[in-house]
Amino acid sequence: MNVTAFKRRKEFGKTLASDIAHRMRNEIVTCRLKPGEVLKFDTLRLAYGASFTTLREALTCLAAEGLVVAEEQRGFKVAPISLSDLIDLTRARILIEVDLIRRSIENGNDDWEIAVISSIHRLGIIEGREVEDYADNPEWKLAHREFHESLVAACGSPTLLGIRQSLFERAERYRNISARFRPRPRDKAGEHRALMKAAVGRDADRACELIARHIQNTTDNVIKYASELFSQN
Amino acid sequence: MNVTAFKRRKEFGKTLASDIAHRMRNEIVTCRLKPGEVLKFDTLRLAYGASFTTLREALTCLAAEGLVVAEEQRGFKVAPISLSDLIDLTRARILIEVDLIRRSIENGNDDWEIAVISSIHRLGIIEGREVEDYADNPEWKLAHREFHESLVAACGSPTLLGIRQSLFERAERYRNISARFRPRPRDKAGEHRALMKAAVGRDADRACELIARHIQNTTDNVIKYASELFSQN
DNA sequence: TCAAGCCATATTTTCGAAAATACTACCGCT
DNA sequence: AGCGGTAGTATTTTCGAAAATATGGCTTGA
Repeated sequence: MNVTAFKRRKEFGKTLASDIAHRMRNEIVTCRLKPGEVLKFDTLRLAYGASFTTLREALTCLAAEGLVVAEEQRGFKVAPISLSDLIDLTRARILIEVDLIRRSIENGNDDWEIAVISSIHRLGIIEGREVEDYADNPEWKLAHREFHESLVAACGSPTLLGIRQSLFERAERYRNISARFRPRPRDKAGEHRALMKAAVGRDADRACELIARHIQNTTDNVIKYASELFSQN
Repeated sequence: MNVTAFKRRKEFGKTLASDIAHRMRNEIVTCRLKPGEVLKFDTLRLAYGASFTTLREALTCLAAEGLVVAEEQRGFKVAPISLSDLIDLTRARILIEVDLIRRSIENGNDDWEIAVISSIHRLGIIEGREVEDYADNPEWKLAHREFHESLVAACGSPTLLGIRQSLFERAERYRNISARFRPRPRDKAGEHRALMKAAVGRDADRACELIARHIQNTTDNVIKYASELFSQN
């Protein structure tokens, strides 16, 4: 059969461009690529081992997600962070997440409930293992992301789910910045459990209230511990 | 000084890729490029006079906006239309537009009010000129778009404004389909005037109510006159 | 007749060079 | 000194060919 080429390592997606986009997205979200940093093609070519065109496609993709900004004829740079961007982002996320969780609770069937419960359980296991700040752990980040995804998974709106995802990623960058500077992790586990209970208990009003507060709390924390890192406007 | 090259006609944006994206966006929204149509590079190269790479970048951009879908290693096609997509889109638009119009009414200053009034006036002039169905007129479409933009312009959320714009464009495709099949145009002018009055009268609740109904009415009309054109799922 | 494997062709994806454009440092002028 | 223009360099953008991958038809064997 067709031995799918292993000349190149393609971890996600089938095309090189989408693979590079994925790797860069990760580096931006974890701030290995710093906010505002200019992305020169010569440098990128060296770092990712791909040609101009391929890199360009990856960057175009990330620009559409808001992780990179393209200034025509003057190249690309990592999207800057700012207090106003964080506030804007937070408000947008609350608007959308609240709507999706309500719809998910309305539509979700047994499988959905099971997925919610099993994803918070996985999160709990990881949290139990690490006595230190678990929020730095990539494994926790993935499980955390999947828990929140499971809550809204039954909403039935592919359009808003896609938007939600890219907003979540933009927000994760701010969370990662704050994680490095805050004295100790906030206790999110309780908030997550309460969310799960409201969801499987089909208490939509309460779930909406909780998710809105959860998102807002996280943002307030970022502002408290990391706002001096932001540019002004 | 720098004589900005006129070798190529670049109507919008400075790069060829963004210009082509703009032209293709227009052709998709007006359904000159039909829903579901496969976009082969050889054909596109002929039609737009650009190379593989440049076209690829334009397509990547449009894919992020949801007007084109990319199937890895199997090329691009114009995003299909369907009843479920229209319903999903409509609900997402109402959620966002309602929030933005409310915030715009809260934040808008005198300049905003003036912009709203002048854009509906322009719309009225165009409608007055044409006795026939004005909704086919590109000039009307532009003015219509700008009126709706002016309503939300003062919301203060760049993120949601960007999202709103791409949803608006996806919806415009459905409006254009329906416009060709419905017996006579619905009277939108009244709805627009009422919206304008609620906005400048700072009656946020009423404006939200009106915009939600306006969007829903438009969708109901599309479904009534053109739903048999959609694919099932 | 049908399914599975394989070759030839069509198509997409990737590359590195060439063209276009922006940036910088320098020079002459007021 | 400060400003405007200019040439040279750095960088991005575009191109068309080459590599990789999918598609469709054909042959073979059951």
